[in-house]
Amino acid sequence: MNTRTELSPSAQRIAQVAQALVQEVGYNGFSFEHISKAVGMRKASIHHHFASKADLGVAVVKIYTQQFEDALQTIEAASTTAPQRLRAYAGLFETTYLNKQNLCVCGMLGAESNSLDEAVKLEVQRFFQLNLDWLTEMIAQGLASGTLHSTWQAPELAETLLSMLEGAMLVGRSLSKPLGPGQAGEVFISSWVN
Amino acid sequence: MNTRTELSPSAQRIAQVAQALVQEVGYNGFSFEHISKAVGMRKASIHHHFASKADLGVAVVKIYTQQFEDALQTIEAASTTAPQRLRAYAGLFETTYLNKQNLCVCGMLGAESNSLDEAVKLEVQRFFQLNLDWLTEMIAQGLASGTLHSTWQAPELAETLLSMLEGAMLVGRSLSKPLGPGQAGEVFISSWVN
DNA sequence: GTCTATACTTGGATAGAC
DNA sequence: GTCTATCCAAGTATAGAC
Repeated sequence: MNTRTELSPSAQRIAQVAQALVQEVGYNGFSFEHISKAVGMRKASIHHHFASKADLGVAVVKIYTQQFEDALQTIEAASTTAPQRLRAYAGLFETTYLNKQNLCVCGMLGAESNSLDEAVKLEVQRFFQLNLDWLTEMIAQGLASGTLHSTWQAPELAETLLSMLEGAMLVGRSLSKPLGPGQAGEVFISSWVN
Repeated sequence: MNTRTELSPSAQRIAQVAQALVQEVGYNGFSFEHISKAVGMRKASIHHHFASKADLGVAVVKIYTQQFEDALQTIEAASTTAPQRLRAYAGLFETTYLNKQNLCVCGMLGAESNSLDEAVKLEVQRFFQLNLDWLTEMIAQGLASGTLHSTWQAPELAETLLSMLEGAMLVGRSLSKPLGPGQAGEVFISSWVN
């Protein structure tokens, strides 16, 4: 059941624009008016597709999470060792970041967490849990098979890596020559390879 | 020249409340009305002390940065080795985080960077540069004196560490049992001690 | 320095025609 | 599905009395 295919073409465009706005200025930083201008539709029409801003927010995160799940599957299919997979994972964030220094949708919403409607907040939590579960499994496999070495356990390494990737995007916005999540991730990951 | 002592008592209270609100809900998440209720003063009175929201934002970041500079000096005075100092540095973030899972003021504003007035944005940049410069110096000393070991250079390690601390606070808001910046920092720092 | 009152704008949302 | 028109609340900001 893919969220994207359930939405009409117009709804998809609206959600796409909303996602970009979340990544650029945050949930509290955009309005229906911004979306209206970007998609060339009146505010009332936006409301026809998404009754409330919270509904739109939920849709954005659901689509984003779905895309991430797809990407994780692609990574698993394309590579076999933990180091390869973790670097490809960091690459997902790097790709996002290279596009106008965009933040991760859920990095931004996670920061704004306390001012979000409960339904949106829950979707953000789901995104993070999903990522942590996947990372933990990949890292655990690497530690077990000997492609990774650390005195720490997989869950701690997973959360630390995810935190660093999210943080690198955020910090990078205020630096003239930021490392970016790809490089920052490499600094961390390389310490447990070999 | 301390920013705090230049402000009247009322202005200080306003800035204090504004800082807490930035850390809780972000710059775009609070209004003069919220501050008004918290300090028991009318909106017009807030404007008397800070003509615009941007002025208030700038003041908040300046005070916060000043407090951070003081804390860094305290750390240098209280400890001598790089590992000790880095752990104390991570402790600053942990302390903030333990108070209602508050974010770093500049972590939040860094995320919202694209919707901030230029003056506020510049202060946020200054905060990060100041932190990176200090971290880089401490790490460089540790690498030179042999209390730290890494194949990476001090600037990369500094930015990666800062990113991780900021990210851990952000990600932690969406988890039921987050590591927090203190633990996450330890996972990273410990890999270059000994 | 603080207040009341008020402008002016924007934001989220709805009604009803086409 | 999209539009115009409109409502109401909230947000930033200012004028002027006390």
